[in-house]
Amino acid sequence: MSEISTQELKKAGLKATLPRIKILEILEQSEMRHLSAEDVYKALLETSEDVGIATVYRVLTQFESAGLVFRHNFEGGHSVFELNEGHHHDHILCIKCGRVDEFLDETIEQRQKIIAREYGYAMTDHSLIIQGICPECQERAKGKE
Amino acid sequence: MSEISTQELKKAGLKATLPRIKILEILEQSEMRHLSAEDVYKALLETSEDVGIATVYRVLTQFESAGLVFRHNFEGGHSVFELNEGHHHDHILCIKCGRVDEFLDETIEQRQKIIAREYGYAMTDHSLIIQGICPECQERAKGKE
DNA sequence: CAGGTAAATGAGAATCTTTTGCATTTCGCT
DNA sequence: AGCGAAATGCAAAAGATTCTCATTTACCTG
Repeated sequence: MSEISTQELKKAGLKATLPRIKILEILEQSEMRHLSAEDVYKALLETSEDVGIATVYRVLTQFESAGLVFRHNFEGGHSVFELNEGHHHDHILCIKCGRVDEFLDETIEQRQKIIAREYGYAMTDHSLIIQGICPECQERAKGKE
Repeated sequence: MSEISTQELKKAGLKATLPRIKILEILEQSEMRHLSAEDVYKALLETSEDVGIATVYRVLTQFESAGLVFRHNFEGGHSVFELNEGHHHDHILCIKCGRVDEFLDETIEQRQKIIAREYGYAMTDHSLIIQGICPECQERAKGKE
């Protein structure tokens, strides 16, 4: 069953070691799309795999270099990782409950390219995060007042 | 000369203490618009003020709450602070040299509001950072190859 | 303008996240 | 099966930020 993951790792140019296979599977099987290193580590403990947190960080960083995952720097000084499934998107996140939604807006994508060009930059990446209060949390707040 | 800063602090609802006055002046007088807590601390040391790093963090956080400064979470796990001069803008930053430019694009601003509404979020904030290589660093790279 | 009080500060310890050093283990290949 | 390079685990380190608590300061009152 770890055959598929093994293939993916080899294809990405990484040795198929046990920690890497496990971590990749966790990323693929988690119902959360955005996992912190700590999240991955906890999930590993639950599978009773004996993997150190240092390895989790190392592997996630390698995955990022290999293009398997994206690393996002959300607020609060810690990174979250997300499987690269080919389609770029931006994030809209709730400041109350932490919920994360994804969106893609071609107009904004285009404008960014134009802006980078205007300033003479060779754009390599961009990150757009809209913060707000999600529908559920708005309801909840209304109930209280 | 610290009269003006004192006024600003009072107006923001903060006691006009020496550390706060000094830090506000540093933010106003620095030629860099984006300062990390460490930057502010170093600048304080140079004015031979005896202010601890803990106070720098406390004061900057208060300034943020009071709306005097913005806190941005750039890559690499540390925050930078920037005086709130009334006009919102986004950032474009060079991944080679760390240079930061600012821009404001109405089209993007509008689209963000629309997207937040589509997803049912009450937008409270947003941050857009374009990363790339600035003109100077592109030149430098060309020279080398 | 002295005096009291709550708020603010300094110093260092504590915390949190992430990285590093190094001895040991594992992978991939022969 | 066996070798060498690459990967791992552990613990220690590092960097950023927050907290604790005794001491000091700003501001209000008399």
